[in-house]
Amino acid sequence: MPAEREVRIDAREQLLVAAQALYAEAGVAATTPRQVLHRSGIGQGSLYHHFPSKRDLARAAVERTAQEQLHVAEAVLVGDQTPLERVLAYLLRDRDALAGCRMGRLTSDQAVMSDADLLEPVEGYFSGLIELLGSALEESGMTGDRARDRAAAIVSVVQGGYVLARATGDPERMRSAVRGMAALLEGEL
Amino acid sequence: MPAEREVRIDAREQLLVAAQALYAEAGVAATTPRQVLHRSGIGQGSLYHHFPSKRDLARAAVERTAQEQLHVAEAVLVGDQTPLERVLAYLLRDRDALAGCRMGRLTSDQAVMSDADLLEPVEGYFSGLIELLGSALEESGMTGDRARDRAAAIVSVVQGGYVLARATGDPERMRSAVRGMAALLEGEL
DNA sequence: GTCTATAGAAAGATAGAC
DNA sequence: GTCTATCTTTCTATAGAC
Repeated sequence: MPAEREVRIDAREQLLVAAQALYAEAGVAATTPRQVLHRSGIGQGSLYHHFPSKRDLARAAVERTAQEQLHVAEAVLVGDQTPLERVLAYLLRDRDALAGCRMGRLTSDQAVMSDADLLEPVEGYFSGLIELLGSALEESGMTGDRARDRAAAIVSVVQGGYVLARATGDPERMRSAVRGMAALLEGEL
Repeated sequence: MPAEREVRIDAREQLLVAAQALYAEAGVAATTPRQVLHRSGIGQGSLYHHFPSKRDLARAAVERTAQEQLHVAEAVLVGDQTPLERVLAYLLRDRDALAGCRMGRLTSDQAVMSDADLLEPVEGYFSGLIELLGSALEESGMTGDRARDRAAAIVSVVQGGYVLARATGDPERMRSAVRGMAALLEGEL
């Protein structure tokens, strides 16, 4: 096993990490290859050596973020607590509301919405999330249809909470929304 | 009263209407002055005659869209039906889910989020919306705190519904989310 | 007030040395 | 594989005729 593999974090990796961070801050369309290069400290030509185009870099970065974020959700939603506890834990989780959702914001990103390959991981993330929540709700005795609608509502409240918080500049708006949803769910379950 | 005022829809108006439509489709940052000119059929120089910069055009267009959209919400939320009927009418309203929300999408728009003057009408729209919903819920006998949280949750479900629909390419996701929310509210009220 | 033409900066992408 | 230098296109904005 060659030593270089151990010592050096390759340029490709650094480019991906920089791109993921910039996409979270500004979105895909608004992030220029120059910004990715500057943040990663890598030179111009190297980006185009590893990724044929800006689009290819975006695909790799978005796919990775989607997987990472879904794993975070799984960690909260799969476990040995009661279904209601897990659902409420997801809903009331601490979030950087003013930063916005890494995945949700991509649905108003031109670069993502006009490219099926970029949209696919976004769809996978949200379908997976609803699936996880729906399963938890079914475990608690809810029928399939009801569970699906409640799951979609829960994911939506979180996504909309980001919108409200960013629109008003007030993270408390997000907390207010999820608190309202949590109260409604506790009344039902 | 000069006849020209009646006959001609001035260039300024045409530019604003074109900008509003393009912002709804692609957002502010992603819309170029060229696109606005092309859609409005107006020449280059005229834009900069009426609006000193792209930013000034954006301010005027976003402000107008915010007012229009808030009036639409008022029409549903203020009336002589019962508070629950009005709230449910707002929640279950027919929406072009795949198009996204004209106002909500601006919270992930670089041009808007980096400009306090552009963000202000967005904040006004969402604050106004929560206020309208909160008042309706208070009318139905809910306390102020509860009403505020429920109102934020309702607005959030709609905003998140747009995100879900666009992420999955399926308008039914939005309907599922608002149906879930409507069921929870009906259980409580 | 409206137009055509174009300036100046920044974007995405490529060339070619090392 | 990584770098610097540069090409081409598109962007925002301005100039100046009508």
